[in-house]
Amino acid sequence: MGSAVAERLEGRAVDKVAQRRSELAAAALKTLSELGYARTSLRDIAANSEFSHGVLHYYFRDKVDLITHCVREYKAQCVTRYDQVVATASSASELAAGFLDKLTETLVQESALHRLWYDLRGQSMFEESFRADVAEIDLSLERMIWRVLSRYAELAGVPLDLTPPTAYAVFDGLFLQALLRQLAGDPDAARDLRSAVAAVIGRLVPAA
Amino acid sequence: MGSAVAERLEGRAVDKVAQRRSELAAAALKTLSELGYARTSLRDIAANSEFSHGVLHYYFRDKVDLITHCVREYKAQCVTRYDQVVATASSASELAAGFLDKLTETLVQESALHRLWYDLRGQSMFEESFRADVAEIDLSLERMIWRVLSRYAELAGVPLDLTPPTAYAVFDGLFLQALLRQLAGDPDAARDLRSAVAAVIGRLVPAA
DNA sequence: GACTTTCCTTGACACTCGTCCAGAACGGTG
DNA sequence: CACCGTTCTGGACGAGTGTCAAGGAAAGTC
Repeated sequence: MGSAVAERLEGRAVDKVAQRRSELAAAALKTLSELGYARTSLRDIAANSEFSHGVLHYYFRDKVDLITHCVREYKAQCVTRYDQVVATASSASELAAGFLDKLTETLVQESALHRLWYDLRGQSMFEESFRADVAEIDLSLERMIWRVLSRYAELAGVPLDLTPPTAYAVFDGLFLQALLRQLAGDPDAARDLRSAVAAVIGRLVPAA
Repeated sequence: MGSAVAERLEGRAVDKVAQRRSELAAAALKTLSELGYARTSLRDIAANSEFSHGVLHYYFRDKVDLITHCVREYKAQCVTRYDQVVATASSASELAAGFLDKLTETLVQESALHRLWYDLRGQSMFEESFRADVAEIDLSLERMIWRVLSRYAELAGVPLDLTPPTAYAVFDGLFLQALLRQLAGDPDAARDLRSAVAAVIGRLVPAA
């Protein structure tokens, strides 16, 4: 006993493997967000890590497995973005302000990562193998937006007769447009996103 | 005189060239909408035409030139989609109904083409060379939506205090979500798009 | 220190890609 | 028919791809 296999089974060394997988996935995420799905090769990813390209097939079955892993890591870091704001805000306007701050902040600072998400979601329209993972993440993003919005309505003391997919689609559309402008170098992208989202919230939540 | 070069200059035979270019662009559009940008090769495109792969470099400088040409053809067929409805509708509700009909119709019947548009727009976030063309088309789509919405407000006799980019982003977000669901095989995608858009119009246009 | 397992590198493979080109096929003019 | 410019073919090229396997390096065990 005491073999590495046994260690894996009892979950000690397996963490080491998981850590390296995570390390490589981070390099992949970085590369993908810079180059996009269509132009990223496994050698590019390895070049952004401290290993050679062969190691990727040691930790991942194939390219799809790697990218799937990436996308899950992305989700984890993404889906809780506004939870802090939702938990601490004590008024509707405070929640709105915190939400808008985070929204515009991530638009500017993580624009590369966001474009990767939209890229991969687009790929899922063509490639069956991504569809399930993308749909799952999309759903969790929808729920994230819904938590913000329903809490906002609650704080404002008004009912919210909107369906979660609709609310998500609206904000996603606004964010995507702002991202396109941001990446095109438009310096007003964040500012206009802020005012557009504020305006739409004012319309969608009755009498707020 | 009478040479082909002269004919080109006086714009007769040039139409023949333009026609073939258009023919090849149509094959490219078909292929791209089926496979997506990342997985479409020039040989795939040629296979969907009646020519061999070599001819593409006779009529197009390179792949980017071809795809750019494609995208322009797409625009032409796309941007006037609701103009008929706008021109003939004599009441706000009639306009809304006609718009929703066209919207859901194109969602179902041209879903492949729409996903290509979103794919290419996504590529433009990474690839500089697409950016200008994509931005131009996006703007013309924005204007298309704006024509519908401003005419709607006019017929309803209410002011429309919304910015065109915001209105476009909202509807685009809703349509994109519906497209994702449609392509994933959701049979309710069109129905839900219809009701979501109707609901949002009701919110964005005051007292309509 | 020998031995074993784990980890990683290197180079090769079969393949696809965009691009280019020599020349065949075509079509109209003399 | 001979000629010539235009149009198209099919193969070649070099570069780049995902995948894999043989073996070296490192780490751990006795």
